[in-house]
Amino acid sequence: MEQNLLKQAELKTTKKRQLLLFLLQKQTHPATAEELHEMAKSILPINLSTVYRTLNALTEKGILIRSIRQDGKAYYAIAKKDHAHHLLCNHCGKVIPIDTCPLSELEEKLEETTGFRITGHSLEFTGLCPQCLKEATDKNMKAE
Amino acid sequence: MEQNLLKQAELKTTKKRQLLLFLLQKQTHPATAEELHEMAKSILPINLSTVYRTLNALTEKGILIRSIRQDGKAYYAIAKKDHAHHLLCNHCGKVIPIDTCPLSELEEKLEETTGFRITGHSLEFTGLCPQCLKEATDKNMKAE
DNA sequence: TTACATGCAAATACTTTGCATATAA
DNA sequence: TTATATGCAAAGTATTTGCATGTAA
Repeated sequence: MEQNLLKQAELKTTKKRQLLLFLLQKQTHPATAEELHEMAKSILPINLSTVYRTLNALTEKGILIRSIRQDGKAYYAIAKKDHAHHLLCNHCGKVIPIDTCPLSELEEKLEETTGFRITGHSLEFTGLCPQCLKEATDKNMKAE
Repeated sequence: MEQNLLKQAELKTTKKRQLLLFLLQKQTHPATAEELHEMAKSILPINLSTVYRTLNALTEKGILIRSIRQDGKAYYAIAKKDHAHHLLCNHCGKVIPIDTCPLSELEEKLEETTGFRITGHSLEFTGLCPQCLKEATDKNMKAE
């Protein structure tokens, strides 16, 4: 499994990379480089630089998602594509999907601060798509 | 105006703090400590530490909002309380307001990457409020 | 064999802090 | 006058990088 992901990313299969991917797959929440390093080095010797380099490589290949939280640290998780939001054009009704969801982190924080158990969310942006924006702009220019 | 905010925060009114608040009020987008320092020092001599200390103090007092972006830097803006989202309980219908909106930064990024002009958004979390969560948990425990 | 992975130490970027001096209240 | 603000230099934290060595393909 870890091997598939590494081949898919065109990265050499090494014990350390396999271990990091294995640990990431076990996590229920995103983890920091330092946390992963702590977990990994109790299993085999590994340098923190290697952890950072591996996480960067996997993030660049799209295998991982990195998000910087309000504590200023980077958190890593296996990328999953099962969640989507979209942009909705007020004028022509066009819908443009967004490939990331910025809310999981916020949800965790809200659960902590409010005691609310969050099970879902809805999020929609409205505005003008590039074409309608251009039309609107052209119209305004004529009107001037 | 800057003076009012400082008095409200129980901080001494100094030229440097007034200047930083003045600059923050002029911004259309959140700014970093370094950006504010660049702007400020062209007007009067000010140390970067002073900028950081001032921004921290004002953030702690709730005068400013700080958000850490994906570039790992802290961005500061005058706090405004004109925008709200809420948590909606699936069970009892209770509504709990959330006092921050995490989306302005995301909107900027989406505008850049999609060319979409975003003019608004809707966001709603659903789940169970603390009371309903407790009831649900109690019920499950009896059932076991 | 050879290009890529790793360890180690040093460097970087952003932010914080200790201490002496300056200034608002 | 006195508590707080500031400058300066040093330290802290998360992350990156150069270089020599190790290892998967």
